[in-house]
Parts: sequence; structure tokens; C-alpha cells
Amino acid sequence: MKLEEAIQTNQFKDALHKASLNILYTAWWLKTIMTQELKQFGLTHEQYNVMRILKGKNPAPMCIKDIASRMIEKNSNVPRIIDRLVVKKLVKRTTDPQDKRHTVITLTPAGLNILQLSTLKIEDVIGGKIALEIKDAENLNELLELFRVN
Amino acid sequence: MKLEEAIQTNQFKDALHKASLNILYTAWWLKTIMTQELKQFGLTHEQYNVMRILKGKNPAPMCIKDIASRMIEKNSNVPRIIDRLVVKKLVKRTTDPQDKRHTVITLTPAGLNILQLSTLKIEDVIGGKIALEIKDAENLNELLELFRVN
DNA sequence: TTAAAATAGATGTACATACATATATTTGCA
DNA sequence: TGCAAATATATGTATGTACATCTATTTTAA
Repeated sequence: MKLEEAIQTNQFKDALHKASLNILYTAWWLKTIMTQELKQFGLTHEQYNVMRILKGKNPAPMCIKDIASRMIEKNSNVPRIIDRLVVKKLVKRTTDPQDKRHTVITLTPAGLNILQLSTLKIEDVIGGKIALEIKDAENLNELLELFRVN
Repeated sequence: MKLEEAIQTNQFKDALHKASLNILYTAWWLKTIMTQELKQFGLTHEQYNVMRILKGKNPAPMCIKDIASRMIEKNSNVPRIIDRLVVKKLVKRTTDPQDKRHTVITLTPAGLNILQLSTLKIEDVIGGKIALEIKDAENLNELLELFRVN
């Protein structure tokens, strides 16, 4: 859907203003697709994101701070997202005996399993819904980096 | 800041996967800048967005549904955002006598004033922080539309 | 003409963000 | 050594999203 149709307006100050709204809308659109797909696994987008980060180091554990530094949304309250994953027994939380300030988190086998299943599904859907050539994706990445310059 | 640095990884499946994360991160980055600037006016990003939508029809009132249809995030709970603007006396809420199902909202003079001040500030900051040529912005808009095709 | 369906909005709950503050532990230095 | 500062995490509150459900009003069609 075109942006103008999605937000029922074509009153943009200029192309930069429109690009700002377009980025916000596209991010919402993408999150919504992922949220829909993750529902069948009982996961939220953010819980999935934390689990993917954990998988990057698996089977080694990660502390809260290291997880947080890899989150897309930098103000994510990681301890509380972990709370919910612990309740579902998808991760395990223990205190690092080397430094008792650290809470260390590891994926459980059940967590790893559900992560693999949901990742297959997500990649399937993303690949199927998003029809962007490699060349265009690379170009998009460059423009987004430029957008954030400074 | 480069995406790789921002989320402390360079493990992307392909350019499309990277673009997805890049869009989510850039949206978060942009919202954060706006949130910072709006703080001095006691507004959140979403409250500001609702007020801008109201300004588009000002001085005519808008009903909740019409406001919602123009929101970027389509699941925004508009009645509750309005609640907070009413408390701050930035908008007025009345029932439409023509159709009592409709709640109609208008900007107050105070609301219009704060909107104008905050818009000046926002445009200043956006213009100052985002160094994207018109040509690049147009290109970015095209790629985002392509990203959402289907 | 009146009862069912549609429409508009309000409200409840779970989860998340933004941010301030509190607590526990470790480090560093006088 | 011992205490202040730094570090890591937890927790409280306001706001917002996602979504289900409830209420009030209007439209519709038998």
C-alpha cells in the first residue's frame, strides 16, 4: 500500500518529511507482519529478538547488558522481557558466580527449538512478502545510513 | 552511527535481512530524536502526531475514527491519547449532536499554540540532523514503497 | 416499525518503552 | 584497609500498542 493511502494524506512538506513518515510506517508494517507470524509460537516480536540475540552466542550464556547492547530499540527493558521468557521456560536465568552483579541467560532446549521453528517461518514470510532485489536492498541500506548521518 | 555498530553485529543473512533491521533501527532513532525535542513541550511523539492530524482540518473538528485512519501506527488507541491531551487542555472533546456515536475533537487555542512552537522546533532539528539530499530522499521513498510491495 | 446488524467509541489486560530510582556487588584509590 | 565511585540489574510509573470485549447509537431490512 502506498504511504499516501496508508495514512490518508499527501500533504508532505518535502521529500525528506515524506521519507521520515515512510520509515516510521514501514517499520510499523514490518513489525506487524512479524507479530502476526510469531503469535502461533506464543512469542512477541521483542521476545523473539532477544532469543535470536541469545542464539548468536549459544550455548554460551549472555548477561543482560550484552543482550541490551544488541537490541534494536535501545531503551528496551531487557530484564522484563527475560522475565516472560523465563516463565515460558524458553531461557534460564542464573547469577554469574564470577561477578554476582551479572545475571546470565541461556536458551533452554525448548527455547532453541521454538526459535528455530519460528525463524524458519519468519524467513519464509519475509522472503515471500518482501520483493526487493539484492541491489535495491543494498541501495536502501546506504540511504538509511545516510539518513542517520550525524 | 552505522547499523553494525548500533546493534553490535555484522551477521546478516543477506542485504534484505539487513535492510529490515536497518528500517527498524532508523525508525527507533528518529522517534528518539523527536521524543527528546518534544519533552520541553510536555508532549509525546504520539500526542504530537495526533495534534498535527487535527491541525490538518483545523478549525473543523475530527472524529476519533478519522484521526485513527491518519495515524502511522494503525493500532494506536486514539481515545486514550486524546484523554491525555484533554487533561492538558490542548484539545476539546464533545459528542457530535448529528450522530451521537461520534466523539469530535478540536484543538484549543493553547493546543494550536504549542503545536506551532513544537513544529518549528521539530522541523529545525530534523532539517539539522538529517543530511539527505532531495534526490536521495525521493529514492529512499521509492525503495520503501518497493519494500512494502505486496 | 421494530429487532438484528453495523458502526463508533470506551475500556480492560498483557506486553513494551522511556525514564527515574533503588539495590547489590565490585573496583579503585586515599 | 575501607569507603566512595562505578557497574549491573531490578523495579516503579506514565505512556503507548495489540487486541478483545462492552456499550451506545444508528442503519437496515423483514
